[in-house]
Amino acid sequence: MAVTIKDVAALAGVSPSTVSRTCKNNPSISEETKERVRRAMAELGYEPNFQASNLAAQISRSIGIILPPSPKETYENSFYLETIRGISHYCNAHQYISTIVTGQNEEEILNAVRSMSRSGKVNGFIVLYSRVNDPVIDFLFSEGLLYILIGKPAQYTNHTIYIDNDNLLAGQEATEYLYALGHRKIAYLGVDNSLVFSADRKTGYMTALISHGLTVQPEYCIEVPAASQNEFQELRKLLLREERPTAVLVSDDILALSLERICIEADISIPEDLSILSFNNSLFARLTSPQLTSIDINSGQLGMEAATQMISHIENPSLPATKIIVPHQLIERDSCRRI
Amino acid sequence: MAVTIKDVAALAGVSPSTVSRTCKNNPSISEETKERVRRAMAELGYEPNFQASNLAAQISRSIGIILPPSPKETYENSFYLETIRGISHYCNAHQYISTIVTGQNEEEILNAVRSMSRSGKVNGFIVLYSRVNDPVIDFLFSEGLLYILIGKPAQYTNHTIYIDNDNLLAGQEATEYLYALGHRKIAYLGVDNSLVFSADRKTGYMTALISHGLTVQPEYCIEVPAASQNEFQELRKLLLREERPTAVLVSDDILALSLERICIEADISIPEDLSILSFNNSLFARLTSPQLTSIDINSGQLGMEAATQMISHIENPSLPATKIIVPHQLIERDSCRRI
DNA sequence: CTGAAAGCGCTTACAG
DNA sequence: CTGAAAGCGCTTACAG
Repeated sequence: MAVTIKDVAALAGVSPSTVSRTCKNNPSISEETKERVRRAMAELGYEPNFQASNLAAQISRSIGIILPPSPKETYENSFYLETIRGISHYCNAHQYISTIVTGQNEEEILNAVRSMSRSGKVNGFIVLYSRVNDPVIDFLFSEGLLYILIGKPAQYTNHTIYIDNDNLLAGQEATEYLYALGHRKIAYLGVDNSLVFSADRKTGYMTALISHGLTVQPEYCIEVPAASQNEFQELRKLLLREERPTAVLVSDDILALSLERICIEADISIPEDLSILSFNNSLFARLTSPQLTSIDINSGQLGMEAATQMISHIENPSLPATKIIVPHQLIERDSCRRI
Repeated sequence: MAVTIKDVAALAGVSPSTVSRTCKNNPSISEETKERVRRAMAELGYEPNFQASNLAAQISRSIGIILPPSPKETYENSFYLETIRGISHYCNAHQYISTIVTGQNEEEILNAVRSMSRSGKVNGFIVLYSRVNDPVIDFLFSEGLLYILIGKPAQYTNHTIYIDNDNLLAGQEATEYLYALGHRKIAYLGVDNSLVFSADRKTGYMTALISHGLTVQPEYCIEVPAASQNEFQELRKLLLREERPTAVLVSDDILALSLERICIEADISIPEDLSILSFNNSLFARLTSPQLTSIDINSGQLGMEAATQMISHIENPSLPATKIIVPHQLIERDSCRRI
């Protein structure tokens, strides 16, 4: 077996209690004793047993990460892995564990969540998406479980800890950027509006238009649910209209790729005939030709902040529900032109 | 507090031992008793405490997932998240936990691995990549830790449990496919050859050429390390040569996107002037124009099989080192033409 | 400043 | 077929 607290205690000539207290740097232990214990720990390569420590302290030091229940496509978005890396990195450094909860549908997710909380596998959940009417959130909330949202809550807002970008502002700034380049006919292309981030970016877009006295035309706001990524009829129609837009704000890089493809097919060149500005600044913004101007949302930091909040709330349950906004920045490339 | 084994025992009128045995469906307990205990468990919504159960059984029921230590780019490949989902899904269903080990460099990874195994946080590691001379593998092996490789081992092959596609065969079949379409000038474009999967696909490619009496030309085999994805000089030169290839086999879809971009810039049209066949069949194979013919490698299944193997090896350490090959399939789209 | 002891919620050899 | 008891490796009130 591995080395235990007793081995260390024996070598340092103290009791197990003293070793345990030294590990948590308890101020009631004298520096000399601590030093002696630390030497013994180093010599033996001791690390406290995770399960035993957790059981005694009545904590699990584990966090569940909930992915959206959905078809394969969604996960192609590198946002998820970047966020997960942010969470994992912070957890690794703080002696916590994080585990991914995934399933084909809400039923599976719900079962996993229920089982994980009942068995004490996990002390809280980080939810990697936010959409309206989400049964997973309803369940977490109604069971009184600790959860943190990445994205803006669609419900229980005031009681929810969440980490988000200011998507409203980002949408507004993006639109302003296009406006400043001389564009007046600006369209918005987004995924499913039940996803809060896309709805927010769109609201920012509309706010900016209105503030410049432009009218928001319904035909200029197109929604493409992830499921039907093959049907872009409405979008094609828009691009072939007499009054077609000179610029499109797109809710993410992957969708922008689809838009580019349609443009190529329709012989519309970018940025000469159409400017494109998108979100996420993933690798794909750099792989297209021309490279996309895109808004970086710092996914890794979103994850890291979420983990930070989670750990403080686990260790200090009386903390109030914090809201954290992670900054975004516009990365200029070659897909927008001045007109 | 949550409901414990004692609560269930009291309600069912048995001892805690009996409840515990019922949970594991121990055959020595009579069916009638089991039934009674099960009713009590259901009534109370009991699930065994994960930490306590693990501590008593001297197991952690947790698996570490090791991501390659590297710059951001790598993770844009949806292969990783798909594989992680496969692992997680299986773990969720089998009362195991999986946690991601990540770091900026090998040093960080090694520290995390060391800490996790010493503290008993984790019973084994699944390594999501395989490259030559990997210090992480060296460490795992020399410490005698349980690990499973996704990909073909570059060392300790005979002692390693691994899950892989038959990348050699896949590379060969892909080349055969192009050959059958009439192509004779076929190039190979791959990432860093120290990554085993890419080297294997290339070997398959060469094998196929040779079997048809074609010579393998060094200028036709181009290697683009991930770090320098902006420098495609060699590739550009190849595409502009008199004797330029009519088809390129590419080690993954993301790299194929770059190739497409270069072709657009060089006014080479696909598939008229150049056929492209790539690997992974990610979403991006469908987002390009034309859509890419690509070889699906079933990443989710790779993960699932890895988790399956891991759990059986944890629960039965005397099992021999299994090797599992997950099938691939070629998905025909529009990027290859007959000449 | 330090230690002995009880307890966290299970599992499992042992006894019957 | 079932139970009492010891033990997994820690933590932490309590006592000194």
